Amino acid sequence: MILPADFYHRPTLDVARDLIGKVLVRDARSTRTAGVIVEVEAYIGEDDPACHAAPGPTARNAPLYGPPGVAYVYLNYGLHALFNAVTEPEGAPAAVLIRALEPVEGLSLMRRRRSRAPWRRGKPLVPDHELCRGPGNLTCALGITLADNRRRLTAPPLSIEDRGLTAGEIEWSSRIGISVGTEHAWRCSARGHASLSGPRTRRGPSPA
DNA sequence: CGTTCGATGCACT
DNA sequence: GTGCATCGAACGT
Repeated sequence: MILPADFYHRPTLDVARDLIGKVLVRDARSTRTAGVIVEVEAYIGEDDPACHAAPGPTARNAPLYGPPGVAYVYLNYGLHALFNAVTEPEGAPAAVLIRALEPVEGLSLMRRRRSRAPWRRGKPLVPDHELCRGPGNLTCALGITLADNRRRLTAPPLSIEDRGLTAGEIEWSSRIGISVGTEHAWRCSARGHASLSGPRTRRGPSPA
């Protein structure tokens, strides 16, 4: 079942927590890619210095002030489209950034898209658990672009579904990749998941 | 193991 | 002109 707009019409931290375990689905013509959301971050209001709404309304951040259940997609570092779901009532600028997915549909297409990135050309194939690890990587894998900005998330070709999956153990931590607003533990993730972004998780047995 | 840095485009000052 | 809600390779220790 596709999440209705009301799902997003709530406090952003609640939406962030509830998005863990939901499925982001990209449906274009004959191609379909999807992944289970395992890592998100909340960006809440003009008082949050890391939120794009911090400077007040501008041309870029307009979707944050709009109705909930809409995509806010912007270009970061000139290279990466980053995907957010707008939350809270209209007029309250806030969103949840999707940072990582566990790929579940269209893995070969994801791998093709990821391999086509300039810095990936001629490199070994991307392992499954890295296909959607990181906010820039998952938009690449799902083919989400700036053209999806302001798109409603309540119908194809871009939507988030509840498939009744159990989210596992949920963990809150500091948001990463930002220089301000790190005092808020507004990053929410499925603990220990292989697709989490950020510093590489320690592999193998820890020394006794 | 850790830190640095280039690629690359656009909104904002 | 400056600074990013990044990525991953290249370096230093």
